[in-house]
Amino acid sequence: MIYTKTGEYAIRAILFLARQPKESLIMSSEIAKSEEIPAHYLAKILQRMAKYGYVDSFKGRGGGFKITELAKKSSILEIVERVEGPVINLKCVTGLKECSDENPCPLHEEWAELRNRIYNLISSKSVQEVAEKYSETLKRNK
Amino acid sequence: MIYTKTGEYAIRAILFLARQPKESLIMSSEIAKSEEIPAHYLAKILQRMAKYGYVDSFKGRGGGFKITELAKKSSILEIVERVEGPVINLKCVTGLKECSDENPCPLHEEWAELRNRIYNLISSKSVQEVAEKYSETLKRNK
DNA sequence: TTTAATTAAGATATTAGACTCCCAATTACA
DNA sequence: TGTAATTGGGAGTCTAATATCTTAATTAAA
Repeated sequence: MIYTKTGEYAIRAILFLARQPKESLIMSSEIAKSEEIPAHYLAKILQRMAKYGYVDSFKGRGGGFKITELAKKSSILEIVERVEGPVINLKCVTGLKECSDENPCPLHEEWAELRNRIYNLISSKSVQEVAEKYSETLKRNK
Repeated sequence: MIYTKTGEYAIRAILFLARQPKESLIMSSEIAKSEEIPAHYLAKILQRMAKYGYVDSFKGRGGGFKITELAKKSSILEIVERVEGPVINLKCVTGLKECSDENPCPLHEEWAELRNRIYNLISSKSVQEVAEKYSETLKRNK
């Protein structure tokens, strides 16, 4: 995996929220149950996402979370990076100390290309696009 | 990065040894210094690699390590996996609970392809090949 | 034979990530 | 008005990876 559990949970939560009917409020515990994420841990992540404006939160009875327009338009990469910091490591697969563009290790260019493609894969589609396509797949296979 | 520091150190150490003149013994501390790896930690890794037959170790004054034929013929992936366990995570980039070949998330196939290419990149060349090409680059840029 | 240099091995320390627990603040509803 | 249900936030625990320290075993050389 490219990112840590924290990032993975964030993605799963935001994609889950993106699949819900518009304006409906979903409790943290409900997301945790559906996506099998440790409840208290997820609560923290949602808290952070609320601060960054990716979800709106509502306290008290009947409260919960819903996804914001900002999050819908954002890429998976953007959200993960806000939640857990830089994701893509610029170092080469060999990890060689001296490996650089000037002094490339034998895997340097191939790795640079793959790294770019990974980067594109998780940054070129919006959360909304990903969520919609996923909903279709789920529906088709039901 | 695909693997942990432990795996990275292992690779850097084995590629360092692969670049040395044949039969020369290199001390753990020398590798640590050249490659900027914590000395005691590297010692452990070399110990493990000795057990797996990737390096021969010689105790006492004048002792040190040298790479074995086995290691030269092995791929980077093989060595890392022995030192730190499985490297490639089969889960999808989205981390979605329900993502599978039957129920693919929108990034599933693209990710599977990239995963394969990463796998190939670090498993299709031997340590010796990688080391030789790297030596040439270093020489050319000196 | 002693000393110094090296790896082997085990114990301990540090750190970061993952996870849990508790209580405060807020809100809806009885 | 009070009680239950929710998020907010702080503190603490657990675990694995990383890193360090110490001593033992081995070997070469003085």
